[in-house]
Amino acid sequence: MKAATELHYTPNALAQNFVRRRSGNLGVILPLLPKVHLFSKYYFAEILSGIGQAANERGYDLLLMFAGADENKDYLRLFDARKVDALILLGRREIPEDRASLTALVEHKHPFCLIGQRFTGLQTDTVDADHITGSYEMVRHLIESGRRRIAFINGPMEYSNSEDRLAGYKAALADNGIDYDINLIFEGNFSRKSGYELASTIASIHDRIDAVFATNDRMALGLIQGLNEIGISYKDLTVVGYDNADIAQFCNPPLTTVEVPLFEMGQLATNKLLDRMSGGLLGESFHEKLPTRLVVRSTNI
Amino acid sequence: MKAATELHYTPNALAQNFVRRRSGNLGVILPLLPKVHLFSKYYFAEILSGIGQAANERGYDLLLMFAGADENKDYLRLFDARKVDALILLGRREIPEDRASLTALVEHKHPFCLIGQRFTGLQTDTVDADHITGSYEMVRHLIESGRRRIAFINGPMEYSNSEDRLAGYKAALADNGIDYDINLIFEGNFSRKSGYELASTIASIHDRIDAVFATNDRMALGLIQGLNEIGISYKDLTVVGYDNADIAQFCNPPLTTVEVPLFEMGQLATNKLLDRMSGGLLGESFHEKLPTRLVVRSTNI
DNA sequence: CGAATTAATGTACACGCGTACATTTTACGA
DNA sequence: TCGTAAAATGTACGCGTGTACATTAATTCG
Repeated sequence: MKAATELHYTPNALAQNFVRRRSGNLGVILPLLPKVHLFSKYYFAEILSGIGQAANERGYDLLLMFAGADENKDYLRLFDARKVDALILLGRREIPEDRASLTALVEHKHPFCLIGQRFTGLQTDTVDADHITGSYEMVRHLIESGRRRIAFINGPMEYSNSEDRLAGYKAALADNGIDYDINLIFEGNFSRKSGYELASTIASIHDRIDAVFATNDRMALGLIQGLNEIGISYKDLTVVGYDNADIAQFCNPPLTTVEVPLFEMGQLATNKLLDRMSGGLLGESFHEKLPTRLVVRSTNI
Repeated sequence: MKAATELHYTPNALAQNFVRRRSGNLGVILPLLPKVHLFSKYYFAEILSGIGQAANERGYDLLLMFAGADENKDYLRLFDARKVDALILLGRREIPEDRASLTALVEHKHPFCLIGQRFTGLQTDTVDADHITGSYEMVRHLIESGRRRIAFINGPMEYSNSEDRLAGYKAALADNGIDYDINLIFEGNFSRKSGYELASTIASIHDRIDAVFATNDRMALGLIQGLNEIGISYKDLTVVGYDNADIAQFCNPPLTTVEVPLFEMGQLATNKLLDRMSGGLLGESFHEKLPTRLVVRSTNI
């Protein structure tokens, strides 16, 4: 050992990993970021930080990959080529390609974990926030502050998050004796623009609603801007969001929203995944749901 | 080849890299993200996307690392252990630790590239945006629209970007026959809070200035909010920012700012770095500066 | 003090690929 | 048809580590 330090010997990680038959890498799949408006970019930054911190603590390196067009479903290759020992996938959706590639991973029993998405029927590890409760509490908050007719701008149903938030919305209405009205349900694509474009529709039913619950902050902001241009101030119609993105606190008005523990989600996914790997892949797949937190900023009159 | 495909043979990347004596990994060093308020998080997301795209095209994988406390200066280890073939470093500053670790890299002739930071005296590859011109044009724009007494809120001087933006500011003043006044120069730390806290100071010289140029959008927004609480509306005092972060367009008022081609910076750094590596490490070190773009939103009266 | 047990040290080999070189087959012109 | 060059195929070895096993040294206990 003394000689080793004197000679500045550093083990060759390549050779180590080769003979150990493991890469020491935890793969992280991101959607192609440049065009991403679906999530706020800070969504990924936070989750990645959580993953990075946990992985580092356990001696794993992070191999970052963007789910491009080419290797779309070739997650299997990553394992076959021993490039990664496990995989964490972000931003997956309920579309045939994603489902197919994940099914293949399950069949080959490769360890991986989904963050923020659920595929029913697939035995996969998942980590998510409890969006049902998050949505429920937001709606309850609105109701408790006197609103009863609450429009709902959801994201694409390809995301299980959207299902969850709708479920929470419905449950809160039901628990407060308010009828669910399909005519108050709208769909955006999580972009600011989609919120903006719904402004005219919302304006047309303005007199029949007390509030609008947009399922992310960007859509909420777009809507507020669109309504503003039409002449409907935030003082006339409450709009709330979801995510507690950084823009939520700087905008005008500061947005009432739901905080999601993104950093912790990344951390938890990593730890659970690596735990189970060192434990010999035993045990059931896990489905963690972290609590959200209502952030009341200005659900004003 | 036919047999290979029939048997679903996939080369073992570990063995390949081992015998080739290269990892196939491009290391990317990020500052610890969770506590980062210095840059907007979208700064890193954009640059990372650019790096990822370019690296992928050339068959390199991205090894993501967060510059924690422990392995702070152990970038050398990454090369000795053959974990990376080259390194891209983000968010470095002019502090002894950073300078020391970079000096070591230079001495060992390891290929690496800095993005957004310059270390004078060190022969390193760098990619940055042309902040001198970016700052110059912003100030010229302010002057052309009638302002002459322009306060300047800079970031920490540990960042070469801060030097550059100050240089651009000074040059624009000089070219328009306006005296540089040290009393109009302030320093924040790129956080919204630091802008907010400067509000009272700015307010005290309110009658002696026509505009405030904050060198990032977050400080500008914090300042606007702080001024607002004091009773100084954005209609009374123009505030402009820098970066064109996404918050810049949603805030009230929409912020006049300077766009920085972050994605392209990541792309360029990667390509230049890998180019030179495949070319046998020949040639001088490169210092690329990409153009910025003035984004006029509401430099109102 | 010697045998038995335990610890320390030494040795050989395999991991799966690239590469250099040897061998065989094919192609081509005389 | 034969000889030579070119192409295809085959063979052996090394990359730097972990690991299993063999050997040697140190320790323990009767």
